Amino acid sequence: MLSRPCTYAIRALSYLAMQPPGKLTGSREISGHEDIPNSFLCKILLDLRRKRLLRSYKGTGGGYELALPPEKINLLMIVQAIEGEVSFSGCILEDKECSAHGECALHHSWLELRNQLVNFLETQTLVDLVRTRQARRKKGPKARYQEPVQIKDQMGDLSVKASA
Amino acid sequence: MLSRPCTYAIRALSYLAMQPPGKLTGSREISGHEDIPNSFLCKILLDLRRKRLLRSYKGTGGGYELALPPEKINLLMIVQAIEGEVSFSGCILEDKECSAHGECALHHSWLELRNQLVNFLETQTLVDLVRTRQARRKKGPKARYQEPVQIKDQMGDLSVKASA
DNA sequence: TGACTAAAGGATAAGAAAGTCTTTTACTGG
DNA sequence: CCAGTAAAAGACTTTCTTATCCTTTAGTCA
Repeated sequence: MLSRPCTYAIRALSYLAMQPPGKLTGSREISGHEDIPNSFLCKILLDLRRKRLLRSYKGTGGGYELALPPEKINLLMIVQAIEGEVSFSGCILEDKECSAHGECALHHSWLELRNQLVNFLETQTLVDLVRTRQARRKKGPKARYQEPVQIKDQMGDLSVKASA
Repeated sequence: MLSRPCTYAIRALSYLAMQPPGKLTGSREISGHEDIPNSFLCKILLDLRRKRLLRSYKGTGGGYELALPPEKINLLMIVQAIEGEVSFSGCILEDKECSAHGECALHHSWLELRNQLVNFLETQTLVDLVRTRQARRKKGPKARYQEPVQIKDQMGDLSVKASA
């Protein structure tokens, strides 16, 4: 239903959302825990950075972190970051958009269904994902706060340095 | 959303559904009208025949016809004939079914959405498609009955002969 | 500065999906 | 039976997606 890169992106981001705030996480840690080929993950993370969903820091102690609080990142943003804006706009029966040359047979019911999907993706945020994952992981202590390893601020437009 | 072969199948079948009952339609006529590569269409038609959605007849005057009345063929049948039974069973986040090892984060809302999709596909039949297509094609006379060119009955299990 | 670390980026490979081509099989009509 | 027609079948090519590899760039730490 969702493409492979897309589910990788969702899983990677929700892994990041589970990390203590301020921590930088390396691609290797993510790919290890989420069982995603590392070099492929790197490209996906790059896309996500370009779409401003995460920030990256090079060099020793570098890594990735969410660019927004988890409750501000919904599934639709992720899907669109990976698949591009075009997703969900087409029609069932033909390649082209069908509104242009008269509606296709299923247009209305399909559109309705599609809107529900988009709405679903828009509603579900990273916190929702994390909540369920952590609840399952054990009935353990939830999101114990942990001393941030580093505090950083954004210095470049895309790539930023990892200095305090 | 639907795979290419799948939309081809839907279009080909709905084209057949628009033909006068009893008429046999060649693959070339279908591929011409529906703008589908002919040799690729043949494979798809073969699948549909194997799944008993249409019948085929070799030799001069041969061709394809629906194996069921159009109102008995819904989109789900077509999709499953092409994609196999497995479609729609997976989970968003992981490849495997997630019910097996504990539900994934989005499982419930996703399942609900999925059911709506399946239900939609189950409800829409070829007549529904044809109705809309014909309404658009002109406001012309609808489904004027036309003398059947040939009457045939099924003689083999899969392939059948085109004799009266 | 030099050794090290980690992301960025590009070139390339592996695999699946989509599409083509050619031969074979089955039937019709004369 | 023979010539013609149309589907069946399978080998093959192309294209796109997914994944890997390797070099470059940017930073840290001693």
